[in-house]
Amino acid sequence: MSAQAPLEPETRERILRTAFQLFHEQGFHATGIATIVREAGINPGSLYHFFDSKDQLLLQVLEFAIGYLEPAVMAPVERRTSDPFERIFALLAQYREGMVASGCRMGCPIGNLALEVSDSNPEARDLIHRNFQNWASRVAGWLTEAGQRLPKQLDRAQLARFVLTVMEGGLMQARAANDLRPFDEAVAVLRQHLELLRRRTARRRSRAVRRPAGKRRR
Amino acid sequence: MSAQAPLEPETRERILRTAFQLFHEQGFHATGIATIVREAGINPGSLYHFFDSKDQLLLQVLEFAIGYLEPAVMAPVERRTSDPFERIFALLAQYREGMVASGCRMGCPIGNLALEVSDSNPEARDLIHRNFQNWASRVAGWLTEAGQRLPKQLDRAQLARFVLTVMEGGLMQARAANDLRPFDEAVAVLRQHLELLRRRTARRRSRAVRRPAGKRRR
DNA sequence: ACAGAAGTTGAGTGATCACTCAAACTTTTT
DNA sequence: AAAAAGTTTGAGTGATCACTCAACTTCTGT
Repeated sequence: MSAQAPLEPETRERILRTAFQLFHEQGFHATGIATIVREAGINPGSLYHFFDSKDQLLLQVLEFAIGYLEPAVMAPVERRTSDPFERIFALLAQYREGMVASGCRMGCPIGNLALEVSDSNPEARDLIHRNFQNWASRVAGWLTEAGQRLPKQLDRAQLARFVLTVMEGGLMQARAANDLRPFDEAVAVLRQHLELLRRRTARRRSRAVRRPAGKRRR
Repeated sequence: MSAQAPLEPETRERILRTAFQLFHEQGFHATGIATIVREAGINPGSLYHFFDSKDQLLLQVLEFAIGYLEPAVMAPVERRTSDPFERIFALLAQYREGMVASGCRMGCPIGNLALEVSDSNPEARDLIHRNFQNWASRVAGWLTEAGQRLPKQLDRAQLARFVLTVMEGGLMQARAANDLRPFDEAVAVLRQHLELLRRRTARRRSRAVRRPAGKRRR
């Protein structure tokens, strides 16, 4: 009786997943309700039983995406390695794999919607912003774990947002070029930047060790 | 007679400029032919006299954008300053001004189209790619002019593409946040990266001066 | 002055858009 | 077992989509 797992919490979630994927593949405006309905194997009325409008569906898809980040994106990355820096590049590599799998198409689902709908739909913009914030928070957490390998006064959250910046910009150029090189280059420059920050940290620390006394405070 | 300047090479170009602006403001799919025609003050038939289809119009708009880059974007920046590094940040500042003027909307016209249409329209993708290439070529030219202020073996073209990466990623996040801070932060990190490259260059050069003799080759 | 080309007009085309709803079916509650 | 609530059906709605075309006006060359 009570042991019955929710074997059919289907329809609503199937619509969300289908819409999420189609918005990712084709964009929001290019995806018609008819296509979503066909791909999800339901009828229009069912969709409108769960969602008031296409715009409402978009908002729910963006909320779905927030929940999707942890299990489908971050968890696999954190399982692969525990080193903070390696995690960052494993995360970028995972998006890269998505590009390879789709033949340099699609890119980041949130990034695409960010440019397509955030000007005309304030609620969607908010949710996109929250998606980005969650993403960057996770990366900032890793950078904080990196501790003394980075300059003490370095703003971890800012650098995390920069990682997102580089990823989104790199994905955009890779799609335009139909070639992953621009993305790989961007990641390489990011890696070099982190390396330069770390070297500077090491240099300063070794200097501090040589002169262990004073004049650090203020 | 021959002195008559083309006082009315209007319609075709007015359509292109109107479409360019509307695609920038609303995106390609969200902009109907009816809107373009109304804003340009013409009739549908006139548009289809010059352009075979909406997709063809998009391609011509993207070609128009290639010609637009030099006079409307690069020339003003180069007029403002002649220092290579300052030119880069003047260019970024110009896109920033566009965001301020539009209330954190719109972003980069080419970048928006890159994410919206490059998957489904190969010819458009090519033209978007060429737009990006031209943009990055100009920046790469500046970086080359920077000469010895950067490491000799540093790939100028790659760094120029990275500048584009940072700009596009920064604009995307600024639009999602409805706040220019993410963009400003990204530019600041880019500035810091260039600064680190320059410091490393200076350090190496001064070391080379101290030991002016050999072992540089190979 | 005149013909042909170039450009413009705007009502009209079928297709597709997001969306509706009364009726039927299924599950849950009592 | 009956009532209530939840879910699904799918043909159908008006609005808007990209696009057409025959008639008309304006340029251009001779």
